[in-house]
Amino acid sequence: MPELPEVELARKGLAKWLPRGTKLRSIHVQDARVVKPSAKALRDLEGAEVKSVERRGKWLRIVLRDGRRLFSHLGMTGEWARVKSDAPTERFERVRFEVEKGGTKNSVLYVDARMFGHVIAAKEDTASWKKLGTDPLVDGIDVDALAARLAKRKKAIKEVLLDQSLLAGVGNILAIESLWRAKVSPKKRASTLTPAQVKAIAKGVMDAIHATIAAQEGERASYVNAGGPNPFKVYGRKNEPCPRCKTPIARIVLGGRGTYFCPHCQAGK
DNA sequence: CTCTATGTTTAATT
DNA sequence: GAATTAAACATAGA
Repeated sequence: MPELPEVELARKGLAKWLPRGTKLRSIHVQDARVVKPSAKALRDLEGAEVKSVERRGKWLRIVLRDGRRLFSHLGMTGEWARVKSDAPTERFERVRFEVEKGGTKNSVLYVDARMFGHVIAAKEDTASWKKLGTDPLVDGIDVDALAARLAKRKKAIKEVLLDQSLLAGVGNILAIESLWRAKVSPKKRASTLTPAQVKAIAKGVMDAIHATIAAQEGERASYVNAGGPNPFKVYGRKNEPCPRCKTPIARIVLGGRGTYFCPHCQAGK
């Protein structure tokens, strides 16, 4: 469930389940492949107390009272869940934290089918965390700064938007939706964008984020291909009419990823 | 069986 | 050396 809006939803859940002062009583690693640097290093956090739960881009950071940290990246299919402490192991459960606050016990699970995600124990901020660029929700987007950085990039704007050191948290769907909102072709070279287009893209990113968060009403995140209706404007809508001009939506591959856009509204290159 | 999938890193090629 | 591209990771569902 992994772009900025979904990770933000995960942060809200964890913040509620792990309020300041929550103790990590025991940690059970079901599959060590998602744990770094090792299962033992993660278990060493047993007994620690939660101080805060934060998000930057697609990364989650749980800061503990003693200064140590727990990082989480959801990869493609990761999610966090809370269950009763005696609940049976779930199908794709990879790590289980038995937690306690004020005498109340619960289990907080990291669940991940494809296991592209990670749960990391660290003493300080990781390189991945420190490299992250501006987070649209945490920091807001400075249009002039964004324009200055895009001016140096020759690649297609859609590929550049996926660079986490630029705008942290923008993934394949957000990039696609933002460019449609901005009426900019995903193939357009970043350095050739006009100031007005950069401004439109910044607004498109913010609007797309808020639109997805607004669609999250319920507890479960919006998996496009997981039964529910597709909440997006053009993502996953090949050959469907563009919501603005009715031209059939096209699908191309950019940077190895499926890219949807309206050949009419987002004309040019 | 084939194709695609909300991500990131790394090896190979240009 | 820089930039671009493909592959790899592991699994599910259409």
